[in-house]
Amino acid sequence: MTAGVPIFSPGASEDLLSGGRSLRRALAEQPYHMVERDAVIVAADDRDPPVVQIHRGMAYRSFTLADGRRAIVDILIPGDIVGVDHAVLGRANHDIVATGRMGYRALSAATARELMTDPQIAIRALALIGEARWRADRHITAITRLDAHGRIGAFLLGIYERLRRRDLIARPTFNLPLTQEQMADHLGLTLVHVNRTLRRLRGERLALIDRQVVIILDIDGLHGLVRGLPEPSYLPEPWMGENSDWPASELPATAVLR
Amino acid sequence: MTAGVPIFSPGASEDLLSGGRSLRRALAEQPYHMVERDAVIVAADDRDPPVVQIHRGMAYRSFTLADGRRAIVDILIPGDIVGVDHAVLGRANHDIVATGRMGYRALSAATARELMTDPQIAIRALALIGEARWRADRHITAITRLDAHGRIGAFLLGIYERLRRRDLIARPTFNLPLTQEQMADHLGLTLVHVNRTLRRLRGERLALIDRQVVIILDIDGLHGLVRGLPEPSYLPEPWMGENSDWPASELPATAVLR
DNA sequence: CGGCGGATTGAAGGGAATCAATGCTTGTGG
DNA sequence: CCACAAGCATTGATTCCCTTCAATCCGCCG
Repeated sequence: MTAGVPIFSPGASEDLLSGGRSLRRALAEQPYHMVERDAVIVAADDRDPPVVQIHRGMAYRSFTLADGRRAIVDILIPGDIVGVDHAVLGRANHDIVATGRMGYRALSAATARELMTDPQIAIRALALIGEARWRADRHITAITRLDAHGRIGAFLLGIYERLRRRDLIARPTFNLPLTQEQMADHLGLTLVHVNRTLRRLRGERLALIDRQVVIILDIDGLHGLVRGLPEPSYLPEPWMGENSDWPASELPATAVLR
Repeated sequence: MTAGVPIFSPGASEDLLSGGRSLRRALAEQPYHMVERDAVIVAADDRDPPVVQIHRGMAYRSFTLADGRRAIVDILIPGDIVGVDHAVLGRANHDIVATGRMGYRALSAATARELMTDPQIAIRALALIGEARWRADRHITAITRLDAHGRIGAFLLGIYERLRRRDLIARPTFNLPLTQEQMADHLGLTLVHVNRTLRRLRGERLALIDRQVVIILDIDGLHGLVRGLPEPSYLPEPWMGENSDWPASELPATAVLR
């Protein structure tokens, strides 16, 4: 650990990078799991749920209301590490579900707790939850103040940005393994209205969504729909350390994090 | 710090409590600030914003879209500590604004970074952001799948629970220093519809909201509106350490954390 | 007393939900 | 190899919750 009483004027960048490496190394030692669509990786009432890193495919975090309605609060893409807070809180309280064939590694809560005693890793964990909360904030802003048109635009741009930033894609085309019903549960709309809106985006030549393939035709146009929504670009550089270790993937075949 | 290779089977409770104490102690040494309504404590583009602890009154975190529309993503009550992630991320990206006369203490980002090298404090910080993200998740669920009626019910219950848990109130009556417009910006509704819905709650004898005083008349009835929404009751016990140091406050006069 | 911000209330329009069919793909079995 | 089932996507018709527009009211303060 950093000795003495370090004062990082320029920020905690070094610790962030180093902690990120340690965390990823620990995860890399864990067995690789492969599951099918709708597999529940973590259930809401699991005790001491593990920390999970997505490697291939996507997953979502969701809550299910008593009447069966569901809210998908976050989408997880390859490279995302979720649940570092589980180690502290002891309960996830939400489900984590695969949206399709998905590969991941998991770190037990106990192991995660041990790792957290390393300040660098703790800092990194802090940044990880911070990023998740940032996504949550952006999402809240979108569904609070944008209509269906804007929400879907924000959603597509958000996923696109995240994939690109992680070097999982290079062009504005990617695989999105979600049904329209899942998008609806994420955006606070109905399946029917999501469908109509996607079709409308197509008509406006902003984006094409066919089956599970998204092709963004007019990025600037889409940005126009979500003007003023917090820009993800604020994410600090150290963030980038998340990839670079791994080769970039491409297009329609679901992005893969090795 | 905890020596050796500690394995907390029962969880990180001790560290959480100890870290919480240290953090609060550090905050207690900072000067007390008092501001008026609409004062901006942290602006979206501030560099290295401080960690803030609310002592008296309430505040909110918000994003403002390009066209001026606003989304209030979180409400902060006395005792809440926000921005521990600022120390790591270096940017808040959202505004933190007082909803009325408000008292708080602030810890500079640099000092906060120093504190984070203490694993116990880091664990506590992790729990703090975890709690914030939990609130965000609950809120997303509410605005994604509940109508105006349910959203307001969930909102009132949520604030009530938080105040009660922190021993700031003992009965289902409290001061809520928010205008209907602010509630609207928080719940994704319009001021007009918030007004109608509050009035409807009154008609149903579920809750009375007059001026800034909330009186919950039928807690079970309100719970019926939000059936299935994640229960805040899951928050771990160590949490409770947040208060107990301070005497409880009461009623219409805004709750105060000493 | 006049003015101002917030709260209320009415009327009309619109975006999204709901209800209901009908395509389209893919996987399975005869 | 084709029929068939199942799940998802698509589309039309209708309903309704919420927004928008517009006044009016009310409590507070200089």
